[in-house]
Amino acid sequence: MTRRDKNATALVRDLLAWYSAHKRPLPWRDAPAPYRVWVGEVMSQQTTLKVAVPRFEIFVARLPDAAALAACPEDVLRRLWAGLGYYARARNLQKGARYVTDDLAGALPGTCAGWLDVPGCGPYTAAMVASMCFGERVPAVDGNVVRVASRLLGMAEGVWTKDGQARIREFAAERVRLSDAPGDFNQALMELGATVCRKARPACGSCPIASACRAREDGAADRIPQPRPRKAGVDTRVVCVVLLARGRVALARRERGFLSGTVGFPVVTEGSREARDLLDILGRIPGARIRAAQGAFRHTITHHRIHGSILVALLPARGSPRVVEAELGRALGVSDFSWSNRAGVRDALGAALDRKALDLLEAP
DNA sequence: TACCCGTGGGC
DNA sequence: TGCCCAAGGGT
Repeated sequence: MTRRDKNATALVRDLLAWYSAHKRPLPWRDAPAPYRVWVGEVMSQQTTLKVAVPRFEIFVARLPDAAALAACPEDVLRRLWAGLGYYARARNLQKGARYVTDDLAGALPGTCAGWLDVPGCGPYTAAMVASMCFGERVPAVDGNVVRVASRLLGMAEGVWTKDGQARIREFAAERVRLSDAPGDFNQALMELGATVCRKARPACGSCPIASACRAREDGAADRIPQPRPRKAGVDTRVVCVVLLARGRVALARRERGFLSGTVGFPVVTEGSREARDLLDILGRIPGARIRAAQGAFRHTITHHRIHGSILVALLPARGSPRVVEAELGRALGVSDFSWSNRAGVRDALGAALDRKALDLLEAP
């Protein structure tokens, strides 16, 4: 055994010992079942465990297996996903469940490679399921692991380059191979990153593998990894369209752009062709009355700072809204109109932006 | 490959 | 209040 192997073995051992003593409870962590790990990991992507865990419990209670998820109505799934954002993940999760029921006869894959074929399941999630549930020695590299590994390796630069990412991946792969508990090892690296090897003010004094850390040796732990280059913020002005007819409010599924796939008010970018088409269509409806609601709201989606206003269109009681629906649907990129009564609107809204718009609308 | 996608919580 | 951030994957 080379000295490097020996050091790597010691690191794996020390990390696992630390994990055993310090791991936080997670509902899919102990006695991990593939479905629960899959759902739990996808729900946790790009969000915080604090937000994801309570929703996980509700989700798996309502949809305990892939068959239930595959058969789940769209609005139920939407409610189960509320507050988690990135709605494409929920749709992909269900797509994955349908892949399992339709193409795999309901049997969840038993290998990392098999999980990679599941829609919405990428290298990270596949490795988590395979290592936790099947003991497969595959590295799961998430943001925490990138931070921990880049510090251990003392990567003062290049962390975010292709080569840097490959180096980190290889680092994790070499070590998970040495472990008899690869699932625990993967989770241990992440747990260390989340609780000790934090982005800000890393607690190197509490780190079980500090002696192997190049960044700490260099006194550079708080400078590694370098912040990833950030996209510049963009200001966007949008108009939420509130169609009213016979005391009901029109909601529809947005088919493109922001919030694609979610149900809510049709939204158009201010000054866009869609906005002009909207006014044109509304203007041709006999008896329709249009007004701008007072005030505005703010909402941020990724790097977009959205300034929202509201256009209220009161449609005449006579006449079917069907024609308007079809025309507006094409012009605004929405479909499946539904008309909610006042009490039911909020519950039917699929995105935080819609709720802010409704807040403004209902404001005194 | 670079860019896209939401939200709630912390500070 | 406003900004930053967090257990990625699709395209």
